Amino acid sequence: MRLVVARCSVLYEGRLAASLQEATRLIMVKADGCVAIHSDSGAYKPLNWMTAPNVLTETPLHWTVTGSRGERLVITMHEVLSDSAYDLGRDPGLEKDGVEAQLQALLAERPHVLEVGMVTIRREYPTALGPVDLLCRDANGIAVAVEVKRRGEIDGVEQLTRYLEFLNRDPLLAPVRGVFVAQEIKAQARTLATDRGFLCVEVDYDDLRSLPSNILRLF
Amino acid sequence: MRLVVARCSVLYEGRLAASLQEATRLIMVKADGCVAIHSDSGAYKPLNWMTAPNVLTETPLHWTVTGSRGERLVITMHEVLSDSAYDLGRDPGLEKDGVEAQLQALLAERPHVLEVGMVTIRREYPTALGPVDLLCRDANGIAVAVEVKRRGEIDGVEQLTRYLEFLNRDPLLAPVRGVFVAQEIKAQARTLATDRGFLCVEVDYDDLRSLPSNILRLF
DNA sequence: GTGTATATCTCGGGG
DNA sequence: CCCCGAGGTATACAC
Repeated sequence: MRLVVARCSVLYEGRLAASLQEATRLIMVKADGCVAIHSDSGAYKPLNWMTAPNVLTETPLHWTVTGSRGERLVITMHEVLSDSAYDLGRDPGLEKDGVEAQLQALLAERPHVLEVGMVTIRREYPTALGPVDLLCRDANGIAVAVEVKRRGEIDGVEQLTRYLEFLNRDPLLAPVRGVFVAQEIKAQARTLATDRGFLCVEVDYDDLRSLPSNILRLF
Repeated sequence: MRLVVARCSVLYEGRLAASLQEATRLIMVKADGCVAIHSDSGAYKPLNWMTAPNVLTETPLHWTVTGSRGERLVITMHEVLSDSAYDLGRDPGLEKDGVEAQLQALLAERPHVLEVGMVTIRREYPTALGPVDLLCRDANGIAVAVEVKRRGEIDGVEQLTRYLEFLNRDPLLAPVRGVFVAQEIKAQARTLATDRGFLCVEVDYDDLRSLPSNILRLF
């Protein structure tokens, strides 16, 4: 990790063309070759950046960063205020809790929380439009497509609608019901989902985790 | 802009719960109060961050950053390797050269590339749901709503669907056809668009620019 | 403020 | 390698 504070101006040509007038900024060069130019405001997005892999060519006046697909970033250095480097080593990485993938996994093993008698057929059931989160079968043997979201919003309902439209054309599956599951379902999404005949289920992540898994019950 | 390089571990509780094991990282504190924690790899996204407005409480062992809606970031400092601050001043900001807007402008002047006999009625035709990129009329005098994207994905097809649903309620326009244009249309988006009866057109930006404009032909 | 559309999105997973 | 979906998306803009 190299940190350079400098008065500089910048030109970027690649996926678009953009430029920065002269000002004092932080230039961050990471060990993997990524370069980011930060001002003193704005949450985490840099003004300009280049993703690895890169080639950095350095002269006292100009830094030229060349990317893999014709992208180019040229930094003109007017005055370098600071230039330091640190070896940070490899990072163990972020550990997340409570994201959609975990919610999906928990539900796949506990489909009965959606409805009594529900059984999981498979996760990530493929369709021409992409994979359905869960494909289940209800107590009556009817196929059920389940869309899992952390926060249930309208686009999730649209997604489920698209899947069902296609699944219902498959004579081996049809008719297929829809279930919309989320930790929190927004009022507008619930209205739309209910209007389209989907069952809406709100689940609590911690409650779910504490429930026994159907998979374990088999033994 | 304050830059701290430190061996640290981190806890985040807010929109989700996440943690970072002990490692050496860069902690960036911007003048507006934003805090970002960077490892030595990855494009520009920090491992953890807090967006302004924030309150930063600092003790030798712990930094606690408290956000506006119950978000909290706790950094435990095991060893500070460097701690420096710079006054960068205000940044004049990034000047961009647009892409999608230019694509739309080029198509507005060359609607015949979409279909023989197509004529532009207007750009950014307003509806209650937002502006339709282009409203045209085909060789048979039928109204055509055109959605322009750099990359054609399913979201764009949904967008066009919503516009058409609305436009087709206007007796002065109905029936309205849909055309989905992009430099590249993804297979799934094409499947959905075709299924809904939309014409899909892929255009090349440079080819388009080299074609004569209909506007100029009028003179 | 809320909602919508965009992004040089980034990032991770699966084929 | 590309494709696809999710994100604590962030960010700009309209309402």
